[in-house]
Amino acid sequence: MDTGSSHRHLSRRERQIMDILFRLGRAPATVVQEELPGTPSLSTVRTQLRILEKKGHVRHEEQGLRYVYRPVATRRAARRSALRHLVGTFFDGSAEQAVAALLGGEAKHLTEPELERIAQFVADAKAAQRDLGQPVGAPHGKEPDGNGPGADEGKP
Amino acid sequence: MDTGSSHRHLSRRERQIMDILFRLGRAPATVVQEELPGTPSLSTVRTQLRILEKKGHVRHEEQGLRYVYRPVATRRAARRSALRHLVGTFFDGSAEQAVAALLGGEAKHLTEPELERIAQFVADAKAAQRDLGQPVGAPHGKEPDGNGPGADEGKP
DNA sequence: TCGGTAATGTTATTTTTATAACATATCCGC
DNA sequence: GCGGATATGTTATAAAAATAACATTACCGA
Repeated sequence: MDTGSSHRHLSRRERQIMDILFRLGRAPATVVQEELPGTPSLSTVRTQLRILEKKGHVRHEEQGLRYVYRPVATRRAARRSALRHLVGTFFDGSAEQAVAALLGGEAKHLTEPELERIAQFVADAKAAQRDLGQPVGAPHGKEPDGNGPGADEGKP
Repeated sequence: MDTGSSHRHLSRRERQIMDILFRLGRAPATVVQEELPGTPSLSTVRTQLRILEKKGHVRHEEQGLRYVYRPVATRRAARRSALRHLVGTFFDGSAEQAVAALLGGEAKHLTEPELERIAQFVADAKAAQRDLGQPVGAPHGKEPDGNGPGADEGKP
């Protein structure tokens, strides 16, 4: 049941930091500091980032003088794991229930065009369901993929 | 941005325990112990439960001799908070993207009848969108609600 | 009722986490 | 090149969390 590398094993602060990095894609210590609740000192944040790096959860790249940190795991993988855990914990393992909750506005209300696109997703999923194994290609415009808002996977 | 009582402030073990309780609805310390990774002693688990209770996150009811613990927050509220956080962290705040990921099988593959019902949800949501403010009543059969798998809210 | 069993309550200890001071190095403008 | 600003590296300390031993209480059956 455990994906192995999940957030569940991280400490409180570590998770908070990882969440920030997954949200932003990548960030220097100063930004992480700003985003963290409780106003920890920069020194503190840097220490934690270094520990996270030693543990293999983040890595840094030197951008000019400063370090910019990013998660090691892809956003997609982390998302997948988080989604599974959430569905398992709060929706009895039922993705359907989770979708229903989202559509019901439990996270944020959906606009009409969004609903329109989702209807298309459903149609696609049905199609994929029918001819099992036959990939659907890319029938809809916007794959919810990528590795973060501004987070390029490779090097720029 | 912070709902206030979220899991984000809990320690690692505390979160693990809360997750178990949200998943199961309610459980005695022995069960929580079994579900926890790392085989902590029963004494340890009970101590943590008592701390969680003191902090107001869980409460217990005496069932005959033993204590059965359950979360104080409703499953719905916790779910909502978790969903928001997840969407914010991994989907750029877009519920649409989250739905797409679920439909795409990132959590678990959906069956055809499930997809059928979801299509209905979408239709309902669209309807609700059109006449804003006008509640849709309960057009579809299965509200993803309740307070847990076997967790009755009141007494059995 | 006496003793064993199965709870819970209390308290202590170890380990981990969170925090930050202090030292060192690098760039940049003057 | 010098001084300040801005980084990073190292190491220490305080606080919190995780763990569990030990004590106590309540039930239950022989």
